[in-house]
Amino acid sequence: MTTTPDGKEVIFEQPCPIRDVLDRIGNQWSLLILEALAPGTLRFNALMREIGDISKQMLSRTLKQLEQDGFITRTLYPEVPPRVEYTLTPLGHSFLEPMQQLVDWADTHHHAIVAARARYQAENDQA
Amino acid sequence: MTTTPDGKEVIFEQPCPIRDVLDRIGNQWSLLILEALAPGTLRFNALMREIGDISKQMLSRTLKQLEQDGFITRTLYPEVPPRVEYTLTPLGHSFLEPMQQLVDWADTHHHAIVAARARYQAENDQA
DNA sequence: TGACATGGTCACGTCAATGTGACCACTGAA
DNA sequence: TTCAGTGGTCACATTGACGTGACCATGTCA
Repeated sequence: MTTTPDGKEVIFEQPCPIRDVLDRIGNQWSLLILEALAPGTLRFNALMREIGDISKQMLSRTLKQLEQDGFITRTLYPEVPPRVEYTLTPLGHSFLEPMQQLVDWADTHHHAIVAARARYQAENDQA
Repeated sequence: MTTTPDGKEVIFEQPCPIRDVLDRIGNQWSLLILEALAPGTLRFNALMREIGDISKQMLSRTLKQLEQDGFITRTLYPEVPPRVEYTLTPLGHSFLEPMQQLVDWADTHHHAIVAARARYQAENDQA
């Protein structure tokens, strides 16, 4: 992402698709939001309560990115007070499938990673 | 990661395994290095040439992290000039399997993401 | 004598990601 | 009248990721 001389934002296609995806999903909140939306539609403040320790700012920004990339849709009901609903798109749902494999792998092998770190540290402490 | 009063580094287990994994793999170089090592063992400078635009600094740092987490092993042969070989561990290999699913998903759906961005931008340009 | 290759480390600067708190427009309830 | 809730935005500070270039010890080759 960069800007043209007139100040508009231009989003360039990354050369490598997986980099593109990891850049979005690798951040602190995207995955949490997608998984919170997996069971169904939620409103802004409901998402905040669901996730717990996210600020309005970060929730708003991250939702905008996810909407931009087509993972979720944002629906504004012009009532008073306004109601805004966020829902996973089919693209968003389809993404969660391979992602779930990775989550499962992480759950399964997390102990091995922690053990490796402990071993590494033990080896380098004696020095 | 934080430090104890005596200055030693302590690596805490993340509460959420997938966060832990994404924090490591989400960075710019880890995945590239793992995939470069997938076919077999490589030496430091061979890795640099393979990846192309990585600096010594970042390669060294990232390799150290990956070794720490048990994804790769580092073998030093005390010859002159020294020879250092990096190899995927079974853990590293097993990680690449679910990761490959995600890479495939990214390849398949990348066009949809790019299209969604274009659509989003078009909708917000008229405003 | 000096250049070169190996596998790094160190000091430093930059930039994007993230967090904090204030503010906003609207309206129904107390 | 004032307070709370809804769904945000804005300005600011901090932190960590990342990049650049210098430097190092060793030995071999020219």
